[in-house]
Amino acid sequence: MNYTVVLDRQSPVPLYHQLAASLKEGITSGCIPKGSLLGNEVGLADRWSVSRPTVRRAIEELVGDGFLVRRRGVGTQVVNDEVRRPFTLSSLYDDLNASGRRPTTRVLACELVPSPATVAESLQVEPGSPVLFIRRVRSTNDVGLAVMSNWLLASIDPLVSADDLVTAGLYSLLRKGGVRPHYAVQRLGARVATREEASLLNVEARAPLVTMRRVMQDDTGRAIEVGDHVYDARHYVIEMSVVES
Amino acid sequence: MNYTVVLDRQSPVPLYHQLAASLKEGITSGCIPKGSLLGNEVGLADRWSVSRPTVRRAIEELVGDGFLVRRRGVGTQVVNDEVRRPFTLSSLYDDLNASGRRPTTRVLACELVPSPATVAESLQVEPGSPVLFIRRVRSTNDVGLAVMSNWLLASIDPLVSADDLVTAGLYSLLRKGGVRPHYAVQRLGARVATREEASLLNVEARAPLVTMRRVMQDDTGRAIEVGDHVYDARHYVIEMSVVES
DNA sequence: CCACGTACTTTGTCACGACAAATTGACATG
DNA sequence: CATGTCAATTTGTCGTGACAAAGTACGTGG
Repeated sequence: MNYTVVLDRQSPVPLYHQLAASLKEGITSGCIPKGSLLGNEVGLADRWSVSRPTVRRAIEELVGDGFLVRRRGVGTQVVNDEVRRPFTLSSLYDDLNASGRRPTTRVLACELVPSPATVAESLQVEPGSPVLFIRRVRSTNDVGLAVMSNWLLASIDPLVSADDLVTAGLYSLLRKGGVRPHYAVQRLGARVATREEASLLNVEARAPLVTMRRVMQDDTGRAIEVGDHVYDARHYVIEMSVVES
Repeated sequence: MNYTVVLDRQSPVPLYHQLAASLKEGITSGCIPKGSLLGNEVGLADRWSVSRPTVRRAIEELVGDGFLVRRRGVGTQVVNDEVRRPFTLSSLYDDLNASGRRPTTRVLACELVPSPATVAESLQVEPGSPVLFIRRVRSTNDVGLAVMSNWLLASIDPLVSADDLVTAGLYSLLRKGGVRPHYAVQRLGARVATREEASLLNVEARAPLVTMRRVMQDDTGRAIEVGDHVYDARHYVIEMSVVES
């Protein structure tokens, strides 16, 4: 990437913020092409005569704002242009159906596994205790769109089978079984695809993905599901803002 | 603050995250009282045998999650319990009216000032160029609730007077003048009150405040206002989550 | 041609240190 | 009693450095 950044060390604006603003401007103006990789952190720090923590702080801001994605071992990449989806709890399956596209689902996993620590924390279960793990690829019109991993309370296992998941959305199955997804806290971001994900989504290596990690509660307030979804960023984005009602 | 933190350096969970989780547990369990000050960063780092950046990273997480507020020169404080307000664009004035309380407004400033750099950036005007600066204290039932600072495009100046602001909300005045607030990006957080704010809000020194910084656009997509509001945290919180529609 | 292993690349984490900026407390003065 | 000043306190910023973890590229063997 060839992009000139001018930093004013006399400015009261922190260096990391100037750097973030400059990169943002470069991205939005097109000087830094969408999809391109920035240099690595050490190289950028040398190039702009700042420290690596300063570069990281600037990049962190832009990652948080959705302009960049980064992946250990791969690098930092400019996010491709986005298409918008409102910030709601509607399921991807239902949204696709509603818009006339034919979502298809390939189930990669549907089994009890020992609970990873972060999942255990979110579901309020003992680390290592069994949880239901589901991993699916969703496509529309034969184009890969999302890879979705979900961990659910073990008690939900009897309600869900791999066959069911091919033809119905997860929340529909939960509701049929009497579980009422009601309230979620979601964390949105982005990163580049792993090889596996790239293969599953039929995107090129290092394509940026929109990521969404969610903890769903049922209507009693109990956490029932941790979702970790990645979406092909060319076709997917979630917008967090608010319009005058 | 006397609170024992146990960190496992063999754990794959990063130290900063263990620390954040432990502090969070201490806060939610009541072992670390609401409103209390944590020790300073250097002291905490010594106490827990980690580095100051590690402590800062943990605190940053908890600040982001709304458990802590921090202020340079003051310290890091546990946020008091919260009351909830949905994440909408309704004005505080209208909300209070709707709930039967009598909001009163004291106008501290309503004048053109040179634009601070961050405001200029948000409003897309030259730094230093004049913007309309408004600062008010809002109370309800004679209890201080909010201190609100707003910077608006200079072109809005003729639409708003100090007298108007005493009896009407800002957005009502804008609408009367033909400006249509439509879309905002908001950033929510918390910190402790400055002496001035504490005095204005009639809260004790170092009381935690909910902070909201907002950039409002009109219906043409142009940024028209930067808002910087602080609310007495005992009476105010904004919830960012989503409920099944 | 595919799978596996290794080396390299890049980000993530952690540590140490220094200095600046904002706030408060203490004290002096009018 | 109010105000101003200064020192102390605490967070914010920036720098340097090292090592771990995740991912990729490449080479080799089957």
